[in-house]
Amino acid sequence: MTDFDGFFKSAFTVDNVIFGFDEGDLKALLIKRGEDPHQGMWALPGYFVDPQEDLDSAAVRVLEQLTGIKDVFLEQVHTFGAVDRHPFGRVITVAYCSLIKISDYTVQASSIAQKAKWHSVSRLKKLAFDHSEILESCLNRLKRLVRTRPVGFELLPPKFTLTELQHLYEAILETPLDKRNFRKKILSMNLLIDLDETQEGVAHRPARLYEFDQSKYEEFLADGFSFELKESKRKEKGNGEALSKGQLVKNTDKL
Amino acid sequence: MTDFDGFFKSAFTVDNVIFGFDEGDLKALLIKRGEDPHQGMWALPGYFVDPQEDLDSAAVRVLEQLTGIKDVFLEQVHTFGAVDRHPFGRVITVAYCSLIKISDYTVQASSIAQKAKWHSVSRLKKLAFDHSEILESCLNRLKRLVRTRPVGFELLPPKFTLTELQHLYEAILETPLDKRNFRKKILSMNLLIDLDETQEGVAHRPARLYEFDQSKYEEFLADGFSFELKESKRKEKGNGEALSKGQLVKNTDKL
DNA sequence: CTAATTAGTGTAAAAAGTACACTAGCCCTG
DNA sequence: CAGGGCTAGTGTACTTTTTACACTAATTAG
Repeated sequence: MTDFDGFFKSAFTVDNVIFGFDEGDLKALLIKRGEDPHQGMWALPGYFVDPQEDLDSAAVRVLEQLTGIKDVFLEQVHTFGAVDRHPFGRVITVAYCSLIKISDYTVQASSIAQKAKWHSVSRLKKLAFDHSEILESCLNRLKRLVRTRPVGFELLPPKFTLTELQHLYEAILETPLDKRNFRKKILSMNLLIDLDETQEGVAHRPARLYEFDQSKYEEFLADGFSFELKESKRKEKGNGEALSKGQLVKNTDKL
Repeated sequence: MTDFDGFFKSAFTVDNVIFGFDEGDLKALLIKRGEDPHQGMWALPGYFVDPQEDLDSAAVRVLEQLTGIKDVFLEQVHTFGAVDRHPFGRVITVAYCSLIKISDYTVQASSIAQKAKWHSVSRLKKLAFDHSEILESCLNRLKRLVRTRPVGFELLPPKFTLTELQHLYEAILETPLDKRNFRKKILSMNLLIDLDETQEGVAHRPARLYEFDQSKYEEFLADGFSFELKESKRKEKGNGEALSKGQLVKNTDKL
């Protein structure tokens, strides 16, 4: 080792942005910090990486310790390292992101998390540290992803209606989509299994229920398929169905 | 600060993957390390981040110190943090990537770089640390990028022919493209300025020279436009033009 | 002048994207 | 039990984009 070897007292953390979808809203799982700095503020579930721990494993461990959520697939998104982002010293943080079905998990705060709760992404206050920025960067990534892959299924309960799926896409993309074109595209991908069941207890015509075909999805990815969501190019016209715009577009897009 | 505060003696580095294009080949800029660990091995130009330095600035500084290359736009790609990736201790590294015109820069090794040299990406040996893995992840990203944005212009000299541009795309994507469709697409994007000049000193019909229209490119990005490259779906047929496949595809793909 | 070499060009058929409006089925109420 | 309210569900014609494909043009070298 040379004289100045670049090592100094510093730390790495991981921060997780966990997206879910519920009540027509895109949500993110946040904890209320029970520890300084920023005690009492809402923050992403994140914590220090141990000296003998890989980043990816740390993300998984920290998420479970703080929120009780385990067995999720976390994907690295970006690393944030502004000099003053942590008041106690030099800390760089690696942001991870995941999409989960809210109904599949019970959130249980522990460790430094006083509470753990789902928050609507569309109305978030300022978070601890630079976590607002981190969340936003994950959200942008999700928007990109959702146009490229049939990503939404991870966020819905096992059985869902096409309208729910459409609402999910609309919530993520913040744009209305055309019902008929959306259905046409989604169904043409053959990723859905029609369960031949219908909703119960709704005060209107009940919708058919579908489930996501995991094995077809894997084929889809293996084939290098992707699809794209496009917004309509047409100008607003203010009548009839004109509010429902946008298409789901599947491309054969081999690498 | 709590008792265990997560801080320990550790380090962050940045590693830069600088792509260029020359002699029909995609190249990456590497340094020969003049310092342990891995002295004498080829490596990405990377070094320690100073305690009072942002990650992005560190990437820029380190690149200049090691190779003399400055004023490049570096984009963060991924962070690598395997526990044993550095023999001297816990070091996580943030990988940055850039595309430059080789002819615009003079490479000048200094600091711990014994040499700095462009290497063909297609025939690389094992690099120091986990740098092979890092380079590969940047290459994958480049492949994705090149389908989504007219990215290649950064890699070519100011004046270039359409055939050179096509070769660049073919080199990055490792797939042949159809000449007529490629030209049609590229020209329809209106990102090229026809210089009304032709090549000189070539032993065949000289090609027209084009330059990249920077202002149109900025419009393009602002409009959220993107384009996509697709490979042909057809089966090999072994006759005539059948070798030239693939298309350049422009989409209006507003977010 | 001829051969060699790369540049440059168009079209027709197929696939995908887009806009758009009405009927069907269930519950609730009076 | 009829009618209103609500969401589900469906098809078509038009436009745009993608795709496959083969020959002529311009230059240099010999």
